[in-house]
Amino acid sequence: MAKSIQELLIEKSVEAVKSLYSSDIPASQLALQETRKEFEGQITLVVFPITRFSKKSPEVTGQEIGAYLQEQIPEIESYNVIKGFLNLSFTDQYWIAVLNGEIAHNDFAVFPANGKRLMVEYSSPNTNKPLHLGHVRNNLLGYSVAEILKAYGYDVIKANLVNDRGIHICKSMLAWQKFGEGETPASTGMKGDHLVGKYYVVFDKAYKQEIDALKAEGQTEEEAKKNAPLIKEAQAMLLKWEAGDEEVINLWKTMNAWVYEGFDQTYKTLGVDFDKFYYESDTYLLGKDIIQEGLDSGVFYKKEDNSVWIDLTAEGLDEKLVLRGDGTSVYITQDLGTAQLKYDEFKMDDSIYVVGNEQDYHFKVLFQILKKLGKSWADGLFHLSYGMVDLPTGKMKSREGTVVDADDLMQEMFATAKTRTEELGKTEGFNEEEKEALYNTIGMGALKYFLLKVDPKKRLLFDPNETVDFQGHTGPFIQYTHARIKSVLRKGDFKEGTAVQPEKISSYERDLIQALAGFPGVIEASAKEFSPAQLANYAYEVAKLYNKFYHEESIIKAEDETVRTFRLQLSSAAAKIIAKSMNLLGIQVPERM
RNA sequence: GCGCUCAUAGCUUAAUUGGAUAGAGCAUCUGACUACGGAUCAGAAGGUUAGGGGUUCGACUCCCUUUGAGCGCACCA
Repeated sequence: MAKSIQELLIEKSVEAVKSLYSSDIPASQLALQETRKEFEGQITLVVFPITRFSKKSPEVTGQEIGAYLQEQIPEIESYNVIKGFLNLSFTDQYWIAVLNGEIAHNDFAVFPANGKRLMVEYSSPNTNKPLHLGHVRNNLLGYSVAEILKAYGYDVIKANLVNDRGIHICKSMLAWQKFGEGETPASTGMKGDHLVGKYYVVFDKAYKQEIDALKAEGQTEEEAKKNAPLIKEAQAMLLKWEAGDEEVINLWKTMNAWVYEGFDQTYKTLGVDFDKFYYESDTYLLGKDIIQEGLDSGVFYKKEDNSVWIDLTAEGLDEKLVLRGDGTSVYITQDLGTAQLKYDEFKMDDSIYVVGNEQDYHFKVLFQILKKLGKSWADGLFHLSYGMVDLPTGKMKSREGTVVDADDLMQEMFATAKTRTEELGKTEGFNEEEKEALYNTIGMGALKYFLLKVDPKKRLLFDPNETVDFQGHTGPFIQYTHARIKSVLRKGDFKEGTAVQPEKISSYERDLIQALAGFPGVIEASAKEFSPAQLANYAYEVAKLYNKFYHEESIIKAEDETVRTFRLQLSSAAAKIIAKSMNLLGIQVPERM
């Protein structure tokens, strides 16, 4: 990509300080920002940092730098200084050139491959119940971050570590065996993951009854929880599973297959995908090599009972167990092993774990251990921590049935989109199939935008009764703007590649061009922060500016042919950038709606 | 008890990483469809950025403190 005007301004400002005050100011101290609407100009240089070198008032310094810049950069038409802010105005010709040149250029916002490989691990479901709203946030975040990093030039691998074994899986299996009466997805018409999830709830109910019965016999809560026959059976089943018992393994395979079929469908509707699946049933024994490695190098130590520990108190963390006394793994042992496995397989420079913030401490410890073990790749590990999704009634609990199911939620969104669209009478000219596709596009657009526009680390309040909006700062607003632009382009009979140079442009056109020109910077910022929120808010800003422009300026009806073509050209660029932004968020934009 | 995170208009949120008068949307009120698409636009009202102190040219942002909320502190995953 060509050198941006921002880079040029910084460079020339450094030069100005050198020439006027014979001092070297580090470029990092200079800050540019968009000029606020109420002032004249488009780009503003903050002059306060320079006053240290000029030894003059902010106003005088601003004037002097402004004069220098105007002399050096012909595109600057005028400048003004207000309270230490140097506002620069660029000529119309400059902005027209930006649209015709940079933005129209094929390389615009296309980042070259940076030669780095990166893994994004996300989704990571348990196979004992269907996906819920929390998973939806995780999936959308992971997918979008992966797409943004891809666009930024990384070679990205999307990974999914499936938690397919353990006591919770046995609970579903046992309940199905005892109470299932041979039900299958085919026999019941239920989605496989929902069927298995149903038996997870069945187990929990029966288990609770047993606990109550034991408590009535005088046992304490804790004793009852341990002694209930069902939990003992489940534990026995887990042991059998680990021993490779054929019957248990077959049941496990059958029920997991049901779940995967269900997940595939949900993932497809969500529009997310993966390049690599890891299964915990394959990886749960990993990590012991690393334990030995750490013992040899003295990073770990053994206690009398043979358990292995690491002391992280110097790093402000705790002493942490990494292997049980009987030589079996704990959670972190597996994660150490899996991290090594992933690296051995892909040799990636960076690795992002999209996992909820309740595991912040776990990942701090995990990364710290890998650093202490001297893994060269440990510095590239990052935990993309996101806040829980809460309901107005409080936290979601799958065992208590207070979750918002992912499939149900998406169906509701489609239904709302349908109702809304029909109310507005927008279905003309669509056949049934197109209508369905449109409702899905709009419904998912609303849901995805709603979840992605907020900072990942913030916890999210989701009220299922107040269905996600379709007006204002929403996905459908942006989708609508795109559809409208496309309509204008069709009616205006615009051909891609046409470019004209009008004499002058309106402030609406200038604002829009300036916003479009900022697109590469937004991708870069989103990629560096691992946060789609900035990109989401940007897409909204552009759509909003286009709507203002649309209402204030005649496009197709413009009498001057040059002006008309220029406005169509600007519309086309806006549509492309909106579409690209939304695609990086995993949101489709319709041609018509 | 210890640790981590968060607190912005009635609600949902933004603020270019320390910059100008804290910006949007929803809801409320007012106005604009014989129109290139009204799922839109223009306007009004709504803020002591949880409270207090500090750092400096300048603080929603950094430091200290109080309050409130969430999460974590398993030889569970």
